[in-house]
Amino acid sequence: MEAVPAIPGALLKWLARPADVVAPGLLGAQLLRTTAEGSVGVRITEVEAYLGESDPGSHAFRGQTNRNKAMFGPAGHIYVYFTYGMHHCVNIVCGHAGIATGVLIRAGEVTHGRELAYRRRTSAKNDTELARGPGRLAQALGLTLADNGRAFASGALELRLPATPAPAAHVRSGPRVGVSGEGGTDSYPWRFWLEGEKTVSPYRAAKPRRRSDG
DNA sequence: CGAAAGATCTACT
DNA sequence: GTAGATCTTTCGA
Repeated sequence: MEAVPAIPGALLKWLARPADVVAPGLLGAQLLRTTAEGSVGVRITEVEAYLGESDPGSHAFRGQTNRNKAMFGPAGHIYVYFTYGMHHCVNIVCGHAGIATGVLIRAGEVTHGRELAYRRRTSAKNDTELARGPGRLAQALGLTLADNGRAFASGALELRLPATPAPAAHVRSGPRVGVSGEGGTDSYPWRFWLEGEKTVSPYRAAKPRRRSDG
């Protein structure tokens, strides 16, 4: 019986802060996912912070539900949710148990296991499209609802922080993508990305969707 | 039970 | 670059 490795203490401590503080530090970090199929790793280029129950853009805004309970857990885990009937999105849970703060990983550059990533992302025409966007990134890494609540505790899922933080001049911030009705929070720059990266998803203002009969 | 969902794909200009 | 269709889960009533 193998012992389950604990979440590295330094990483846990680093993550146990509000998401808007953690988020810019995740730029340039490596996220690695290993399954029986192999390993895929991405270098994170774009993130968004979600600040918890007081944040109207957060899934946690209306309190804890069965879906978002992973966000209410301790730092060092991922919160994976399914949306639009097709896509998975990955968040890194920050803060402390009971505080629903986390960072949505919006985009990255595939740096390891490119071949496997292409097999999972059959529609990708080039390396840039492998993990450009939160749904694509989750698919490239092979993360699904089955991985909701998974810890950075074993070789199956690892987070490696950059040796040196991204230089401030290289980090940009702005309003979040696809979050409508933010009210007074729309002026908060809770989206962070690395300037000049091809893998950063293009900004799209939140638009009301019409049903197909309309 | 009905409506909405942290987006992506494909087709067309 | 822009526009429209898409699917299943999840939540609240």
